[in-house]
Amino acid sequence: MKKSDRTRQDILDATASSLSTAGYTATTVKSIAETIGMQDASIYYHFSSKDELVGEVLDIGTARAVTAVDQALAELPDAHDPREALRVAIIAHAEAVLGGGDYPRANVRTFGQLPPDLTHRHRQGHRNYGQIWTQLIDDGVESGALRGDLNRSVARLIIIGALCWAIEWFDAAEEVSAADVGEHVFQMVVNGLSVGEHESPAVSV
Amino acid sequence: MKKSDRTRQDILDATASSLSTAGYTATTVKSIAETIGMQDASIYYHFSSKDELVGEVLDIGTARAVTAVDQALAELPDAHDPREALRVAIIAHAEAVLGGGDYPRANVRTFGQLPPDLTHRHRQGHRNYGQIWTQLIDDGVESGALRGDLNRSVARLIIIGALCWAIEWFDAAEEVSAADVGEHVFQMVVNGLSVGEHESPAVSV
DNA sequence: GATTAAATCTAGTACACACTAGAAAAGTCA
DNA sequence: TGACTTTTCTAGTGTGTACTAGATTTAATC
Repeated sequence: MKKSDRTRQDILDATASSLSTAGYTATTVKSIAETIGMQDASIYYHFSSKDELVGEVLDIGTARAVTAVDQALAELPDAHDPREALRVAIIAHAEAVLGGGDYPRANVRTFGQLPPDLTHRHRQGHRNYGQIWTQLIDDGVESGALRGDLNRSVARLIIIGALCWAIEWFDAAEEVSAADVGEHVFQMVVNGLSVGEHESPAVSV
Repeated sequence: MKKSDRTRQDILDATASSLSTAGYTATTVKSIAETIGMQDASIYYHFSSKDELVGEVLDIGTARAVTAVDQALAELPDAHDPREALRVAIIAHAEAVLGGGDYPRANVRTFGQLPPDLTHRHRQGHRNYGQIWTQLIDDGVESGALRGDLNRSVARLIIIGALCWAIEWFDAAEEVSAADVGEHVFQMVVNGLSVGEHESPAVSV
């Protein structure tokens, strides 16, 4: 039972890596097999289809992102500014998707490239993830820290969108880190670009 | 010379429509031909390859988005707040990509799904487009209206990203319009979500 | 060491895809 | 109408894909 588990993990890792860089279509069963030094047919001993394999990778990716954000929020002091919670969550997301492993990256990267079945499965995971953000924004508005005159659902999607799209241009080799991107999103979306009474901006890259 | 031009246009339109909803891979030469009631082979009388056809659609999409933003900016009064320029540009972009025709939508939607050659061509167009936004932000910072402590390039990419990702969730059937989305992005990114001294927020959906 | 089970391979199928060659049809204009 | 050009079609090729069947090897167990 040992060998199988390890090979299975290798297949998942190779798939996540390929999805995150090459996308869904260019990730072929053959290319996955080649990466780990197998024949393509051998993959089917471990997974019944390409889409089952891809689906499992996506599920892992969602789970990791959720865990990263949950964990960051759990480390906050009991009494905290709702804005700080938003900041922590944004940075955790940025680090998970941009700096983290291949799984969350695969998740975001292949969004919009998947066949209908997988899109559906994917969307369900995203819906759960969205719940976390809805809660954060609701808390902020209800405590009076955040404006209540904007559509909260739209606001949530804009924040997540800014973060997700970053995967298209973010380059780990550049001097801007994943956390920097998160900090920028927070500064813009919460404090705004407009010149005003912002207490000591935290970033200046 | 008439018939050919018209058929050519039909092919381009069908391709833009398919790209904007189904994506690059699912947009096959055969499906395009079927949409306009032709045989797939006939497409090759008008275009030498699928990618040449797709490339032309993408070029048109970029051009339309650029035109929309340029035009909106041109209609501003001579002396205007740089923030207002940003607002007008953001809303014009949102309307072009979300509410506009299939071409700009195809452009954004297929980003990240294209084969290397097309990606390269695509990126060049996006670079030119980015120039407009760089200018807008530079103007704002230099006039003192926008904060100068953030990385301007990152700020630009975050704004464009929030707008581009909206295509993944925006639904024209819902009560939130494309312009509403633009207004939300502006409000968040320029004024910020934080409660403060914002003069009469313009949107409340 | 023999027997069984697990894991991988070889060799193939069927299908969808972009694309080609040349015949047929449709349109143009004297 | 007839000669010519433009446009479309029929019929195919070659390639890459996911996936299958059955033989073969590797590992585990008694």
